[in-house]
Amino acid sequence: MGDIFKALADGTRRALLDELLERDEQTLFELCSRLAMKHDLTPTRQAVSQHLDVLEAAGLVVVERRGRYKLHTIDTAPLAQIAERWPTRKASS
Amino acid sequence: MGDIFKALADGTRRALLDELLERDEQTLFELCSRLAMKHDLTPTRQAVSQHLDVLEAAGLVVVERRGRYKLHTIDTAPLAQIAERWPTRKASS
DNA sequence: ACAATAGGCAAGTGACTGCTTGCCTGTCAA
DNA sequence: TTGACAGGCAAGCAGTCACTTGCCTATTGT
Repeated sequence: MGDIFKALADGTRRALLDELLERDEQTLFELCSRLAMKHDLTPTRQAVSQHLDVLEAAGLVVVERRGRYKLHTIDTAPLAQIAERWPTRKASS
Repeated sequence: MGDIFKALADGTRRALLDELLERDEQTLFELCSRLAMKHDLTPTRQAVSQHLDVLEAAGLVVVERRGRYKLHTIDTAPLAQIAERWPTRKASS
C-alpha cells in the first residue's frame, strides 16, 4: 500500500503515468522523449528506467518483453484502492 | 499535488489519518498514545508532531488552537482529487 | 506564584532517494 | 557477422527524510 504512494510521490513518475494513460505499450525511449517534449523533463535514460522499476514494483505499470523492446502499460487498479481506503466524507466543517 | 502523495507515502502518517477519521479534534498527546495502542508505533512526541506538520502542509489535516491545546482534524477533500486525476479504467487485461 | 501540562524550536544522525556515469548484455537488420 | 539499437547492471554522490535529543515557550490549575 505504501509502495503505491511512494511511487506517486515523485513528479516524474506521475508524468510517466500520464503518458501511459494516453498511449499503452510504450518503450523506454518513447517515454524518455515524451517526458522531454510534453513535460520539460530531461532525465537520463537510466533515471527513467529506475522510475519505471518503481512503478512496476508498485503494480502501477505492467511490462511485456517483445523482442528487443520492453513495452510498458499502465494499470490503474491500484489507484482504485486509494479511493476505497479513505472514503470521501464531508470536510469536518 | 505531490505534497499529498508524499504525505501519504509514510505509514505512520497514514495511521494518523486513520485515527483522525475515527475521532475529530484530537491533540498531539492523544494521537501519540493511540499510535502506540492500536498501531504498535512508538515514535517520539516530536516525531509525531513533525508528521502532523507534513499532513497539515498537504492540506490533509486542519488545526485549531484552543487554549493550550492544538486540535487536529482530518480533511479528506484532497483525497478526492486523487480519484479525479487518474480516472479508473479497466486494467490493461 | 509556581508547578504541571501541551506544545515548539533547532541541531544532529543514519537511512533512503533520485540521479548520473561507465560499461555490459541482448536483439535485429544489412 | 558485425554494427546499430533497446535495455540492464552497479557504483557513487548530493539531497531529502524520519527520527531523536536537549532545551525552551505558553497555558492552566491550585
